[in-house]
Amino acid sequence: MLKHQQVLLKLEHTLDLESTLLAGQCFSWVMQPDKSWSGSCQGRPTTLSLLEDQLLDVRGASREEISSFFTLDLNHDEIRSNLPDDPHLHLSYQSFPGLRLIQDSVWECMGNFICSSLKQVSQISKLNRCLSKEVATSHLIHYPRPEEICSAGEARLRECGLGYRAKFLYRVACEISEGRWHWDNIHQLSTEDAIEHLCQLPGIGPKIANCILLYSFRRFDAFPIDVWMSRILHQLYFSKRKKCPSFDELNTFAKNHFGPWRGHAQLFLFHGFRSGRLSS
DNA sequence: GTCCAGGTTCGCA
DNA sequence: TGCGAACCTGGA
Repeated sequence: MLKHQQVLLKLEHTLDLESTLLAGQCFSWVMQPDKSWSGSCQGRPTTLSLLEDQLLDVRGASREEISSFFTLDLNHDEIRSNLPDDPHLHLSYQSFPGLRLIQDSVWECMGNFICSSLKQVSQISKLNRCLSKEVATSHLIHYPRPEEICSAGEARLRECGLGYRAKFLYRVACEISEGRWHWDNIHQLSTEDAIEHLCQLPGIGPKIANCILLYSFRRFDAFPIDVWMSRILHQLYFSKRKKCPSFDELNTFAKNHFGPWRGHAQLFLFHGFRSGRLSS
């Protein structure tokens, strides 16, 4: 039995584990009866407990992995000063001072969001757990690597309840494991070109591409627009319009209104709205 | 039993 | 180019 390394991390700011881990950025985390959280931190099985307000007990991931996962290097005050003076954003930042943007491992993030279409957060988490348990071949439970998903086959993925998404996840896993597509060059591409590169893969459209870039490539100018984000922007910024503006119009609005940190704004609007703190 | 959900793809006008 | 239907499944 492998003994997990333990790290005690003194945090500079409060960290709201529940909001952060359940905000729809990552899907492997489960709260245990003792209020600790277990899940995958950049591909490594990890358990987290907040001992005090700003003291985090980490078992599994290293200090660097946790810091990167919770983007602890980002200075919220500086980010906020680069965002517009917006009452909705302000309210959400006030309500959730410990909400952090996550940086997950690229493959797990891709897999999760390929599974996300027409699924609720709880259902995506369920698929994540089933794949980790049933498809990964190692005795240690982990999110299956592309080659493991490719050798498992589409039918096996359907048994986990992926439905029509099984075909997409299977095909993307094979493209990657057989070397026909890779993400190494994404770091060199502009966000717009990176979206185009990701959309070459089956089952990945603009929404999922933006999620992957925001939640695993530190592209803070990525701005995923799903049905919730459309509703939120419509209600908060276009409330006089009867009909929701088009995707293109919302995208342009986000770019002009929120600027280069719009991905960060998106997280707070999304979580603020869904938790009932924001409304028009 | 029916409806709907955090999207993408495909076919048709 | 734009729009609507189809795709799986589980839960309300």
